[in-house]
Amino acid sequence: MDDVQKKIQQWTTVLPSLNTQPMALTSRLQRANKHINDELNLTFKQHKISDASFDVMATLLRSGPPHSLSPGQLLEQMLITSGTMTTRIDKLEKKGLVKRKIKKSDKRSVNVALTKKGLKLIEEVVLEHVKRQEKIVSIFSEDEQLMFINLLQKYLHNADKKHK
Amino acid sequence: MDDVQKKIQQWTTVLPSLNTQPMALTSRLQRANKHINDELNLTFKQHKISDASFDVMATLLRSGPPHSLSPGQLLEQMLITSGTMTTRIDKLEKKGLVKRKIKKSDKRSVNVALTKKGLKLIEEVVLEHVKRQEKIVSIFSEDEQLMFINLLQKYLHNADKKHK
DNA sequence: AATATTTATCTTGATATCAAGATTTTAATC
DNA sequence: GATTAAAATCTTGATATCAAGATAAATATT
Repeated sequence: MDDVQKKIQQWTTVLPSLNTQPMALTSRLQRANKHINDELNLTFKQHKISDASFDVMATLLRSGPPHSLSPGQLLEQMLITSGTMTTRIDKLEKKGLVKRKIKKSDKRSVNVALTKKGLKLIEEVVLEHVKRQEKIVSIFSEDEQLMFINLLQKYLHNADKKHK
Repeated sequence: MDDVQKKIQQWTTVLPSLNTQPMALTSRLQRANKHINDELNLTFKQHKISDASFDVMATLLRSGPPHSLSPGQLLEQMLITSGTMTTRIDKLEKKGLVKRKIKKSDKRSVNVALTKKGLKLIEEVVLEHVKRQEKIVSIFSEDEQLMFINLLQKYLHNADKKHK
């Protein structure tokens, strides 16, 4: 019996009328998510970066050459506030992994670009990151993976609609 | 096309050799988890408590009368450090929702118990919380819910084994 | 052209968390 | 019984985040 099952049994004892099936799903999703994040963070730790730093650098890498986006463009692809973005860029800049440059065309805005050092690092980390992801999902058969992805897609599609 | 699909396409363009299926799963799991948490937090906000406070109070409630556990026992059921637990209890105590009492049998340890005010509040919030959970999972059919739970269970079971 | 509005980023103050170590009490060993 | 080790909780210092508002530049309106 897993931790979530224990929790559900406690609820059933104390409040038998409670519908615990939703919790069986959401609590396990939270647990699984935390476990996966912990696993993925191992790679980042090995390279002395945070998941936050990885996110920003990976976003720059996959945007293709010249690996340069504005804070606003980075924000679009990340579920964080603008203040957090500023802090993330500050930290990466201090480590020499990205470089800010004010846009000539619009002096309100800046380009955030990977430095050579940053590019080299993120190219390396991304490969290890994907390897670790592969290991994580490898406990599922191909069919299970597709089923899982479908369920998540269905949820996100529905969630998106509500939000817009 | 959802955000994750866009991200995957970018990777495929920049690094065609990358195996993006694991990311299709893990990234969506992260997104879905965040969305669910955001939804659940709406209930907590309405009652001016944090998810952290809810976790502690709900754990005390489902432990049954006298709704009293030590910080260590609370820790067992939560994936946080002892320092964080101290802060959580401090905050709840300041709001008069729980009360610390030093154990007579072991002066190192304390009992953390729901106050009357805390009990009344958490009994109310739990019901709304479950209602919201029901709404969240209601986009899935009964079969889909069971399938989803099975996949998550399989993952957690496997993760547990590795850890021990 | 002057003023108001919008946009892009950054700043500030507050909160939650962690890792590592300090403190106090209990249990184990000599 | 004195000393050492272990256990339970708390403290400290650092980091990451958010919400709300500040700042500066570009655009729209009059």
